[in-house]
Amino acid sequence: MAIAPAVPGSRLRLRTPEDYDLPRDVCSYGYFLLAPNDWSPADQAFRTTLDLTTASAERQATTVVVRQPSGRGGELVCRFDRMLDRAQQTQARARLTRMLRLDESREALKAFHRVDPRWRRSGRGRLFRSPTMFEDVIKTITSCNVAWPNTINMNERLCEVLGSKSPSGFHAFPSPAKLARTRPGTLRGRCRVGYRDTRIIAIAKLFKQGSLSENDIAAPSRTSEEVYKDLLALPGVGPYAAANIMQLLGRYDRLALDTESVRHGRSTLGFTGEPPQVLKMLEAHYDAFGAQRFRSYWLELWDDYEARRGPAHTWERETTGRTFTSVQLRD
DNA sequence: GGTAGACCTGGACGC
DNA sequence: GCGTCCAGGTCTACC
Repeated sequence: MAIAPAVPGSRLRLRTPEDYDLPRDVCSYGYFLLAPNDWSPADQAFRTTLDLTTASAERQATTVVVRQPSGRGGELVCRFDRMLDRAQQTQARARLTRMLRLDESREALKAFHRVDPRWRRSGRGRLFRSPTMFEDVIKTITSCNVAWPNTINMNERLCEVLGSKSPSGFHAFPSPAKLARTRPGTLRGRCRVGYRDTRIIAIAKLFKQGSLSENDIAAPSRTSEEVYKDLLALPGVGPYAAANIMQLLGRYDRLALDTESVRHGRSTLGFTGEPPQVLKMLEAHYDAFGAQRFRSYWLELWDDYEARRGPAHTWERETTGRTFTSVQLRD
């Protein structure tokens, strides 16, 4: 990909935790391969497009390229394709911090590595996510009941059809307001989301109205059980999706188990039996990792993908990025 | 509480 | 090129 923005604009510097490693920490969860995100293996740089609001309440899409010139622990240099005002700079910092998990300190990771020392040497533990909870929820819904290449297609189309365009010509992920006023037929016909159309619109309306927000649903005072129950009540969100959204919110005490998990249980852990039995074995197996169980499970699975396909920071979105899952490997 | 079938897309496969 | 089958998680109706 052409990673550099075609149009010059603002430049921001972001401080990182002392062990932060951009290639390792971006290429740690499949969403780094979903539009509007892109990773350049050649440049070891991350590009995305954000929808930011100016001080005068105007929405503008801007494409940003993030690099870590001095390597692990060094600051991130973010080049945008338009000049950002102060309000936009504040939003951009907050959104990049969320995506890249810059707010997860080295001490927080050490707590995980004490529970599961297998990842201490590599330093793994930060899992990439979206700039907003809304985008994480919609991306999770587009990953349900489909093969991974179809999830890639849905996110590309959502951005191309409904996302604002940056000066460089890339599209941001559509906002809750935009999706809330989109007709089901448009989502189904042009974005190819199928029966997810009305569920996506219903969730967009909840975010737009403010009746669903990350601050409220995931407040630190709330128990994981409370968060899980609230997520399960959302249209299109079942046990898998709710557990996955929880890990994206930074709560790792539930396993998001799907057919990939069953394959992993059989092929790597040697479990046998029908899927329900294998799922029970997986729950029992990862019980030992307590509040960190999802991360232990996920890094094991990710490690397996990388053993087969090479380090994720070498994957091209259009080739390995489409075919790294077990179902693709099996085929 | 457990189970069966519909939902929808895209890819594989057979003809 | 066309038709059929299948995988994938959620939801609803039914027992």
